Amino acid sequence: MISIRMNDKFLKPYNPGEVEGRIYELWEKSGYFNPDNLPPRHEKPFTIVMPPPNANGDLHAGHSLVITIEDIITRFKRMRGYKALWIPGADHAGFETQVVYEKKLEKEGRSRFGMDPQELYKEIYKFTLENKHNMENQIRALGASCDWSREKFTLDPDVVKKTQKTFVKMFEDSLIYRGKRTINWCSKHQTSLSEVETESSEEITPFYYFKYGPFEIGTVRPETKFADKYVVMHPDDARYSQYKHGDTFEVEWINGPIMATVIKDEAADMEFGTGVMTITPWHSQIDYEIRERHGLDAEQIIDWRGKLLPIAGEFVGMNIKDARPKIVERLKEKGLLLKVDENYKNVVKRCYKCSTIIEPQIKDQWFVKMEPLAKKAIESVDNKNIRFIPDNYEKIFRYWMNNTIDWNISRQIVWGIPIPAWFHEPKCIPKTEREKDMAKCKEIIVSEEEPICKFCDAKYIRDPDTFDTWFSSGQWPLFVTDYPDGKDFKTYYPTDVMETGQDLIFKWIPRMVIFGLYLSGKDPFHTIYLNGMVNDAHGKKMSKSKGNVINPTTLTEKYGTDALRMALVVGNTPATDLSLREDKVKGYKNFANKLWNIARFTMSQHNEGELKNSLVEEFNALAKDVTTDMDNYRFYLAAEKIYAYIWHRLADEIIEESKKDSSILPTTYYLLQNCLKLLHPFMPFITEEIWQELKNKESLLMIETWPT
RNA sequence: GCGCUCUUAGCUCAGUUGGUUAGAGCGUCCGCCUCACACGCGGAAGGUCGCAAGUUCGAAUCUUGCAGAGCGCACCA
Repeated sequence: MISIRMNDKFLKPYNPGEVEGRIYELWEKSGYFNPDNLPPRHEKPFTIVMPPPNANGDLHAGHSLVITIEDIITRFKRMRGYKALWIPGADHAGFETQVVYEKKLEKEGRSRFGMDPQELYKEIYKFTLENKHNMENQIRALGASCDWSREKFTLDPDVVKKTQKTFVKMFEDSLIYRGKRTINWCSKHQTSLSEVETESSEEITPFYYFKYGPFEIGTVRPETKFADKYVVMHPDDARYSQYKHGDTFEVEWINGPIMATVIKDEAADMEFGTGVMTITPWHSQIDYEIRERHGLDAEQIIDWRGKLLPIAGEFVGMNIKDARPKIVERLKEKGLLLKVDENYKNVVKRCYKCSTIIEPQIKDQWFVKMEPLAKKAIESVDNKNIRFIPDNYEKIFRYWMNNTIDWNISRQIVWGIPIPAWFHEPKCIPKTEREKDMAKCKEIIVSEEEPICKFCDAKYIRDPDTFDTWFSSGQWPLFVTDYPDGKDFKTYYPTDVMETGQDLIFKWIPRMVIFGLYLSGKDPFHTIYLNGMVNDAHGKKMSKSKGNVINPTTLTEKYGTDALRMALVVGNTPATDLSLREDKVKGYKNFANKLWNIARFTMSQHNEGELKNSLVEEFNALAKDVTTDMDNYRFYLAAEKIYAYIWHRLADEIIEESKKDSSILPTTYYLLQNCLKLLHPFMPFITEEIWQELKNKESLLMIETWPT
């Protein structure tokens, strides 16, 4: 008979604050976060890539959920004997971080405009590194068993180099082009944005009807209309059959008479308004398309700051918001305003960071041709090479992939990876008379190296733009496994599970699939597990302005990390939003203490002898059931089942029974050990702490064999 | 406008391919400081599973319609 001497600390309630740091250190020192150090039984690799958190602030509740789920998966797989690798990272988060930093500058009474770009870059770099360090510690505090030795930052030199290389390759494969197209322009941030960086909402805007020569036209944007010289109607519109395509006529307009031309195009909706519209190709996507079809002129009306250009005559320099009512007033004075519909519902696009109304502009930018890439991604889903949890997200993924718009990857910000493109500015002037083959001089060169003009020896000027952050993070599973020649790439790529927030279904997931397929020919992962958003106790979105933000650190300090982890997981089904309530966390703190006391009692009793078969079998059935849940990503059920067993079966019934029938004592000791194993992925700290006491610090629960 | 999801006890949510008296946590009520634990123990109340119809031997679970909520997408000037 062995009786374990109780450590003094077991006489007090469980104190997570005292335990967690020490246990994490024990794990880190063991080296087992790095799968290369795991014992030989861990043969088959299993890989998860951590969605790199933005290194521009503290982790929020959503991050804790992501980290918790991924840690549960990793720990489970590790105990099951996999060579489990979870690769951490940090994201420079281009535009996001630049916006955060611009706000900081604003507070200090400074502005990015007018700053030396390199100086600005250095400042943001320093800011980001500090945050990155802070963030890593917060991830540690959550118990993450990720391999820090493999950590990557999205601005690491190799990442930058590989990103640029991909750009060059895609350019050579004709998947990237530079072109003038309608882009989403934020006049505040002075950059173009992709579709996913804008937010559309329905708003009520006055709709004006104006007299335009013999026609009546409608618009919500009178301030763009100065140069509208094309009047468009549907070719089949009988009301206007007397007007022929190409007819010209003079109209009295905002600043005097202009020559107008009739254009017949099917884009004009006969049902809408009067069926007639004028177009502003520079500031509207549809208008631009009409322009393309008929080879029309396009003129910029609004500058990059959102102010009117000289074409606006006396309105020049006015902010468009202020100009609108004045222009309407002018048209009214001239008798050209016919009526106003005050209740018109209109879709307005805004910058997702500052809510400034997006101004469509025409600009030379780099675009990725999405269609051929998206097609392959759809094939992967068709062939069941990629599975979504929950599975209805497959539909959403397909919808997006079937409706791609070419992706604008140029950003006019410094904080990002430079685009390896070079412009010959000014144009080539050959240095000798003999060089006359000017046509061969390329104005734009895409290359990782700085080119020099063969004809005039001039250095090319680098494109000052940087990449959209998703262009590099889309290649993340490749980069973190050292694509294309690294040892890890052979062992750990393709990875297994991509676990991330459901909000990234459009932003990140498709791009990883696309780049994975394009560069490696393989899907970057076979399973996509999407978690829901973490809301406040009443299911409302957390936001600073509402003041309902719950800081995970506050909760872990008060109740312990294990308690928070359980609260995040139990009953939380994939892609369903979670209402985070403090009392739930408190409940699991109580559970931690319960477990503590179970251990305390069990360890104080005799524990050697024969096991009771029926109880062992009952436990085995539970373990099997829980394992099935784990294998099927039903963590919300597995956690609840273990909880119920430990508290209401083991403690309430079996241990109580053992007080009357001491022959059960060895069995309770056995059951406790195995419960610790089942519970470890969910509550790693307390289970490891108890294990250390049980095993006299001779083994780590973290790498024990999962009971099945 | 299109799409997705949700509507189960006072609150927050489970209910894994339709199958016996629908579950959990918190909260409420009653009784207990029982020598592991009051961060605890024992017990109790509480739901016509949004509404309506259908399929079925049988539906919270499948189908349709309606109502309400949330989220996403959207170039009708």
